[in-house]
Amino acid sequence: MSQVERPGRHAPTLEEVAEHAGVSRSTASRAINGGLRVSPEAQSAVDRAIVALGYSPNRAARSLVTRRTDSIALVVPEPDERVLSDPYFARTLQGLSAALTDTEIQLVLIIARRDDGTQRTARYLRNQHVDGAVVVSHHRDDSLEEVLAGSRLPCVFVGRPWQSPETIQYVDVDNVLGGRRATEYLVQVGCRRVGTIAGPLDMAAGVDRLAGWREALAAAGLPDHAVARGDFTSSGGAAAMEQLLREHPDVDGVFAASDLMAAGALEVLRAHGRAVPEDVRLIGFDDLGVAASTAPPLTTMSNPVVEMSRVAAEVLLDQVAGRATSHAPRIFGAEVVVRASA
Amino acid sequence: MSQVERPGRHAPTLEEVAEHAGVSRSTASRAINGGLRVSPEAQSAVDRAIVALGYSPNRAARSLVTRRTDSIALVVPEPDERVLSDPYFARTLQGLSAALTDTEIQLVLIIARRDDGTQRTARYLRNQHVDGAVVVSHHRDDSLEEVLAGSRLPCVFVGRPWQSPETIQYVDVDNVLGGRRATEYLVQVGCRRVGTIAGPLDMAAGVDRLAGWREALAAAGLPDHAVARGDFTSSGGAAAMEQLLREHPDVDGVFAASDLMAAGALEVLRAHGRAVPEDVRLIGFDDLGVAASTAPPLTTMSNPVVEMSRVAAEVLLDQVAGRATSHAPRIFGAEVVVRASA
DNA sequence: CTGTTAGCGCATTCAG
DNA sequence: CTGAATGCGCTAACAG
Repeated sequence: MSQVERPGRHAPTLEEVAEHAGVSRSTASRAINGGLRVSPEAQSAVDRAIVALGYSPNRAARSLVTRRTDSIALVVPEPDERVLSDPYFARTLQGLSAALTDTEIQLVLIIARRDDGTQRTARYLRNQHVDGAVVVSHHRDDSLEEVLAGSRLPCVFVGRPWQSPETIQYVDVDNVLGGRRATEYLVQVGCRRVGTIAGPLDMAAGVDRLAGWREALAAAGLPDHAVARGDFTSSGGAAAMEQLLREHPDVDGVFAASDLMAAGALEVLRAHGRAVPEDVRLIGFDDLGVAASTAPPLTTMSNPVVEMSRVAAEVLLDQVAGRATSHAPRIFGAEVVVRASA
Repeated sequence: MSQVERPGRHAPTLEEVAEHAGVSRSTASRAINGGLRVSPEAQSAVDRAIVALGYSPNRAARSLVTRRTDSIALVVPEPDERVLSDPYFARTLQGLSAALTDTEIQLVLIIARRDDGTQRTARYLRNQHVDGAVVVSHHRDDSLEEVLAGSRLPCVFVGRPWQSPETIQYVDVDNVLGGRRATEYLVQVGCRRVGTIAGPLDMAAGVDRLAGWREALAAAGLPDHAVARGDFTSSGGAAAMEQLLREHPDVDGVFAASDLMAAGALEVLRAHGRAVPEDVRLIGFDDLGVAASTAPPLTTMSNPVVEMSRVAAEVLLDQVAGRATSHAPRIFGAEVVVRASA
């Protein structure tokens, strides 16, 4: 009855469970790990002992012998608040968490400072501390690819790896196509002088969405000179919009590579007396909540981050388990979500 | 020179480091853990071996003997996107991460589903899997307090624990005072029919901010009937504002217990043709980014979440290390941040 | 199906 | 200051 642990007592051990169940350590161990080759009686005795004692296996001891840690890392290169407060990050967490919820696998968060932290992160990842890693918000120079390629650690990138997309498995949204579709939409609704607020060009999503914008304009025979670079933040988007208005005052449509940047741009447009969508049409990217809550709501591109990172986790778990997995990247589509801004 | 590990090789062990350095395991171990009672020669030989081999200690093995895991948990009760996408959460992460950056301590994220997850979380926390826990977004019925009280696990709450504020250590912003100051500000700038959009009343922050609002109105001799309850989300704030306008159409000031709710309320006010701040003055709570980017920007209460959670981590590390720590809660002040909305 | 045996890699007595 | 011995709690052969 009393499965209340007396305070101060140590956590119950397998030994104690076995004793309580009247079996040997090994039988108890087997009963706990799948119950293969264990008699029903032994199994239930062990099960009862576990409940009675409030037992849960010591992960350290288990790791030591299995050489697995039952934990995976989410690696986020970038120190500052930017990434963490981006809705993208929250959704990634949500997806990973969803994939892990039915497992015993823990999620370790590694926020890698750019300067000093690289070495520590590298060692940590190289030396068996986690069974695998999901990398998000990867930048060209964060050296995560080298680190992970050098190790034998299973890993999956959320977002295309910069240098080795053929050897490192990843999930991503089709950013080029997304950028193209967004821009095509602007053209289709009548824009002829279409600018873009690009994302950071040391991130794949930044360059790809920009490339998509260029593709669409080339196909439409329109000029692609009105480019300003942002950093995926709202204030970065605002600054970029200022620049765009200064250098290309006649712009009548803008594709912002993220909703956060679009939101910043929206404010600047309003401040300059440009009505959206009447004077300037604006389309964002991501549709992770902010797009719906601006005024006017932003037309944007859907980005299935939760689903994507859920898949990333599953692919990673497959790798960890040694299950054969198609090495092809998992690419998700992005659709135009029409709202008032364009 | 070549500290490049041959692929496929196992991670180097202490044994190998010792051999490479020409000392015994124990000496190598001492050299690694502080270098007490180790000759300079031995120390530097070990240091060199570590670099040469790319050694880093196996945490599982170390844990097994030290009975510490060098990891702490951030426990987030609540399944859905709400919490994760709240700027509050991002800042908490930032603060914890900052406090941990100079240590070898890892952060394990535990997103506790409300339904089934409680048991698992309880076992996990009870059985030595982490050295301590920080709890954020605690609700009255999530049973985290019982679980943690029952275990001997060091823990710190970010936000006052519901039942046992005397026995569970915590950090918090002074929510009652914050709510009062916010409301006093509204009164001071001329509001006479002041409503509030309260937070969830199963969270301490929800009830406390509401209490502060009542205090201020009582002191000013104003009625405190215009209450609508939200859930700290934007849409919840919008719904609450609708209710407020319906039940108290003459309201001329609103204290929203969070900026997200204030942002939702702002849209509803605009939709109803109420100018902010001309017709209705609006003040929020948190100032974590969203307040500055609404139109008009929100007057709000500062909330030093990053600092607070940094302190939470430090307090926790003190507990873990067995360092004596004043048991008193660490309470932070909240100041009015004046912007255009009030 | 079960119990016995042997480490996993490390920190830590305890002798020297 | 150093090294040899011990055991943390667990899983994985192996022999019954």
